[in-house]
Amino acid sequence: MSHTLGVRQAQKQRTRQALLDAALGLLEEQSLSSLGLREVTRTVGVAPTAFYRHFRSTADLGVALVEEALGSLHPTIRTIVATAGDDDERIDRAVELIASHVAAHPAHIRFIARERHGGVQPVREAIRSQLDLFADEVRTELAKDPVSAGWREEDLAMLARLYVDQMLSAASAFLEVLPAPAAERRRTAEQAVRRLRLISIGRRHWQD
Amino acid sequence: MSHTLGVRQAQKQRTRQALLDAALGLLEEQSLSSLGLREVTRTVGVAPTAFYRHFRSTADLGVALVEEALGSLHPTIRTIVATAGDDDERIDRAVELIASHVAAHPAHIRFIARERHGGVQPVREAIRSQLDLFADEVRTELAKDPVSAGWREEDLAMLARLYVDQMLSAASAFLEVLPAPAAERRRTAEQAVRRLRLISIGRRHWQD
DNA sequence: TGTACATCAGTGAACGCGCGTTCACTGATGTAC
DNA sequence: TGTACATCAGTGAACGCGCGTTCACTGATGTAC
Repeated sequence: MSHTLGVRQAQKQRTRQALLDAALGLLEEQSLSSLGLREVTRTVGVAPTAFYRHFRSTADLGVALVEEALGSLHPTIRTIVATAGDDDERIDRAVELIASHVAAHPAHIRFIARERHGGVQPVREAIRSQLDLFADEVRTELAKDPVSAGWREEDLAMLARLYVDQMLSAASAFLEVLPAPAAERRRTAEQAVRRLRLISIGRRHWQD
Repeated sequence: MSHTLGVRQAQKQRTRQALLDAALGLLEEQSLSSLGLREVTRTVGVAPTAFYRHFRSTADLGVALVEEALGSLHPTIRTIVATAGDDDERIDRAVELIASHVAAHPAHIRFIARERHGGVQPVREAIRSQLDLFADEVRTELAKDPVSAGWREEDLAMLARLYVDQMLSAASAFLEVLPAPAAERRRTAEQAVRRLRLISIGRRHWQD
């Protein structure tokens, strides 16, 4: 039997989620460092003071948004890297997966891209630590691949980070063409594919 | 004979530069979308209203900062790409050049990294158009290189963008370790070198 | 060179406004017996 | 099941403050003659 939350707890969680959703929406047009607590509560329709029942500050809310945006992505990333098939097939699938994730969660991706180098330190650190986790997971998968047999640790780590950066870069590129016609979105996908191909070629000849 | 500005014009330019410098300093700790016009004038020591003699808004000032940060970098970029020597020598020199530029102008680089995906549209667009120019200049240099002989236009463009992105990524990585001991800064440089090597290997085998 | 007028960078007072935070509160939900 | 008390998510008034923008101004610099 699943643990049922009390009515009070459930309502609290709903309000908290509404605050997160409202903030994410407002952050499409501005940075976290200029997001006002009153803006958020006004959007949700609660009193400004209600904010403090859930978050200490907008920076605190930002850290929660990082968790929401990236926390559930770890299995997806593993799948992208570990998927079977030859290089070109894997790359095509990876790019498709990225494109569909961006289409499904544009605001989350925009938030991460924006705040990765943004003006709020705890949020930058939260993003960095999630990306470090991604890189580590990718590294683990790459290590299993025969292509990387005999690689030095730091070369594996470099390649893993490069892949993580490329995924984020591709996601951000998709974001910019989200409203564009399908033809232009396809061009963006092709560019991402080409990049990953070049990297994968470099990978295969790394030990030459 | 050089054209000498009148006293009035010269003083106006000095105030304008002081506003830009003050803003750049304040932007080390926050994003442009939260920068206040009064903060800037207070730092410079002029009346808030003086701001309007130079800029319409902080967004307008931001666009001027983009020009200041990237406008003078075009020859440097060309040099990095066009420099002689074998691949490894060129990569080492490029990474050294990036490291020293970041050390000389950290606030400018931080501003670009932060506002590239930041909350102020005209500034994002100004950065994007400068980076597009860089990519085009790099593409022109790459086209001259025998290694790229017979490449398709879009493959050349892809490689050029990849290089520009890597330069910015390396610059941003140096920024994060600026206060760190020399050993860690060297590790950052080595990681950038490794990445560029892998890309250059992929480039040499692209047509296989 | 001197004079009379025009320009305009920077001033300072004033405005209405929304901000973050505090506080004591209310009333529905939870708990102990 | 019923009662008495505790908890605590959300309220609403109040605060002092800094914000962006307007306006008429001043006085040094520039220009025409």
